[in-house]
Amino acid sequence: MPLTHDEVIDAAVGLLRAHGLADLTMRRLARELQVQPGALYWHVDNKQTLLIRVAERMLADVTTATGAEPVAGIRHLARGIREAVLPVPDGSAVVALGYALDPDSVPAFVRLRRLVGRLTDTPADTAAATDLIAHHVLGSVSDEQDRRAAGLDVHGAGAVFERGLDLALAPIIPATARRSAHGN
Amino acid sequence: MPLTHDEVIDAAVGLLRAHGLADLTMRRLARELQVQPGALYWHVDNKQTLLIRVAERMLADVTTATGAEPVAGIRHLARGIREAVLPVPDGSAVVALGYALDPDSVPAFVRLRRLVGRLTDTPADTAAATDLIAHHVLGSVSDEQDRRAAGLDVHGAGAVFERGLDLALAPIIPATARRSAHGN
DNA sequence: ACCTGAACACCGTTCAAGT
DNA sequence: ACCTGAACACCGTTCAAGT
Repeated sequence: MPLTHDEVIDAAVGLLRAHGLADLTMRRLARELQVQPGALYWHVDNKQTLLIRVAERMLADVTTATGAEPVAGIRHLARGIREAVLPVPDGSAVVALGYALDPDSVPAFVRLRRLVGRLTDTPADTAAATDLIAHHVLGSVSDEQDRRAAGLDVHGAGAVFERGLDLALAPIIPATARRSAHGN
Repeated sequence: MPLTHDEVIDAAVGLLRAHGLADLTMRRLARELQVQPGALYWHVDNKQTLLIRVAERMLADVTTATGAEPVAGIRHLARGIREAVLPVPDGSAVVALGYALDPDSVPAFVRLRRLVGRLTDTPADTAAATDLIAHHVLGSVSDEQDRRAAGLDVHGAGAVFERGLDLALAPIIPATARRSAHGN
């Protein structure tokens, strides 16, 4: 039975989870799948596009709180993305690349943009607010992963993440929801 | 005359400016300096710490608007960092690594934190607001650089940056300055 | 003190040739 | 259609030995 595209991506995600980006090499991936390195290029254009598919796969299981009010939905999604990316070494770098090159390829970010759109007045505001939240999530996860990889202290990172999320949400939270914003 | 640490860093910045991270290799750097690759390890521990020094050097000339009111000072610094990093391919990735591993090693970020501190009430708020602004700057520059490298459209990136900066500043701008916040 | 020479264990990508 | 074998042009890092 021949190798499939999905098996290649799954194995790549596994390698990233287990060892980080430095060990996610085309040669190592080929060894894992018991084929020659060149065989991968039948299923994948090159390493860059492989990484974009890996980013999609990493966030494929992030859920949306159905029927939720937008602010709570945004918080839920932001936390879901953080929790999906945090345990994968260098996951934030891979997802950030995917977000930059093709923001619409990752459903979780598409849903985030849609929710933000319900709180903003113009497309430009929607884009700016979505970007701010995405950069906060990916930036704080990146900081935490880089510090962890360097053996530095990461305690309190969760609280810092929540505070930053509050700040990023503040300008788009409707006045009526200002009081009970935290903790939902 | 023997090679100095500073010459190594300068050459590394030059290589990054000219060709990006993929071409900033220890071997290429050695060739540029007309020494053998091993010689670099007398002046630098390894490639990671070299990159942190490169990040410092990249932002060394970002100025602070002296005697300015905090909000205007923060805008000035954020724009200065963006303008210093944007023309250097993959500069945002290098600076983000430096910010994560040693936020105090880059004076521009130390000054940013100090200015933010004048608008926030607790150390936790200062840290969260500084991180949010830093992640916005580095995240939006990273998006723009990644898109440019992939040959995608980047027009309007400057306006998106300014809108995001407004949003990131909104929750810490004093009520007295709310009206005339934009454009200073 | 500072560097060379040479090695070690790797990379991503291409492509003729095989099945 | 899918993969092998082999090559090409590279990597980061170490370290004895030289000056």
